[in-house]
Amino acid sequence: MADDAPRWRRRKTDRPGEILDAALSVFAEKGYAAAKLTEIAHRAGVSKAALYLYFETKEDLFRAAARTLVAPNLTEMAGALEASEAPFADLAPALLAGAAAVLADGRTVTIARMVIAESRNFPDLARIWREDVVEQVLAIVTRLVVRAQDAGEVRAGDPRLYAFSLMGPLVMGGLFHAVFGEEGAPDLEALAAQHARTAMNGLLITPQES
Amino acid sequence: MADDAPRWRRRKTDRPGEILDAALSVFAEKGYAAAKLTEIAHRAGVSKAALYLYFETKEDLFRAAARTLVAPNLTEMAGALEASEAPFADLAPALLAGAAAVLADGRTVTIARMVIAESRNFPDLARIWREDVVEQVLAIVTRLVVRAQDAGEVRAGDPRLYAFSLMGPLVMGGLFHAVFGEEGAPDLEALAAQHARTAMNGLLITPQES
DNA sequence: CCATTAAATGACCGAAGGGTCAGTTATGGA
DNA sequence: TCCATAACTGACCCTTCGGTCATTTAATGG
Repeated sequence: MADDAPRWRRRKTDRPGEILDAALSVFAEKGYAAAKLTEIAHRAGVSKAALYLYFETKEDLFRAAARTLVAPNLTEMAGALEASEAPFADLAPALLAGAAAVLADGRTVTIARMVIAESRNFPDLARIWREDVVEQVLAIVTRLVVRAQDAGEVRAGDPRLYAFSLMGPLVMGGLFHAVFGEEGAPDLEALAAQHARTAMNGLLITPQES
Repeated sequence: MADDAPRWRRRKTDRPGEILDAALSVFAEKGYAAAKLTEIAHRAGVSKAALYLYFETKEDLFRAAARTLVAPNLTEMAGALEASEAPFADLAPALLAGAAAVLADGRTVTIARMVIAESRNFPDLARIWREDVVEQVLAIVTRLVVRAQDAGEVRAGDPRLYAFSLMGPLVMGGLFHAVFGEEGAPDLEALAAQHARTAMNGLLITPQES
């Protein structure tokens, strides 16, 4: 039995990232309470005690992991949208389609669900997620609406409520997938497309058909 | 010390209901894992062991409690809506206003959040909630849309996706309240009213202003 | 009024899991 | 090459909490 391979390596710089990845996946799968430190350690390829070299407590680890998923490239998308000269009638459907694509891959929704689940026990986690993700998205949509109202494209009305009107159906659809699975769940792309038409044209068939 | 008052009473018929109430409030507050049987028993004015006279296990108690909030008078509301002869343009806003009122009191949303939180660990709880609540609501709205389409009031399109378009914003608004609190949260009645207008008339200002 | 029953209790058990620590071993520098 | 350091481990501790059981006591009815 040649055992020249060392039993473990010292990798001070890489460990924290690997541990955070492992923690994130376990937390997302099980929720906070049901996530066991032993399993996190196992997935990170490390002993449970090693976790405590990098993080104070389970709660600390949870916060750190949750922070890693915050708003990767949200601000740049905001800039692109704001810079675009396209009319609202083109921009909004594209925005919804993009949102559907993001929600469809499931990762974001899984995390959102975790935040929803733990928001009572970790209020500042909810605060962070809200400030860094939810309010960002709402702000983007709201500004878009305001601009379109100024340009005379969109009716008068509270622009923030309009943002809920636009995003709500997709949020509901994404949550449906995450919570109830695929059975009976709406196709998110189809939902985005039809809702975009609905939001633009309205549900009622007006005498003057488009 | 006159202790003529007995230390406890035998109240076989009332206990289960009181225990379920207590369980419901604790579960809603803390989530499944963080809810302690001791606290449930305490709130029910009973010892922990007494819980086991009426329920097999914590999980059993959880299911029973969750079942108590299921669709109290949902079917009768469905009947009333279905019976109404009013045009869709009047019915839908009333429906949204009613939904806003239900969501605003917070109780339903709190439980919904608990279901979202625990759906991974208790898949059949999610199933029950979906079948008994979510699908009921969606079915009501969907049938309403279909009828309106048949009457030539509403555009062609997938009626179930239309149901998401109609209810999604309110669901999102209700969740916002439950998860993030009141700060920045939309007023649900205002949201219902404006979204009803939006859904009926459309976001875009058509050349022929209403 | 007492005997019987079963509702209710308090003290206990055992498993699970977060957290700790003395000791082991990889590694970089002298 | 070897020493000092600190990254890492395995075994352990201890609290919490779901669940059980022998015992107590409120009610019922003969």
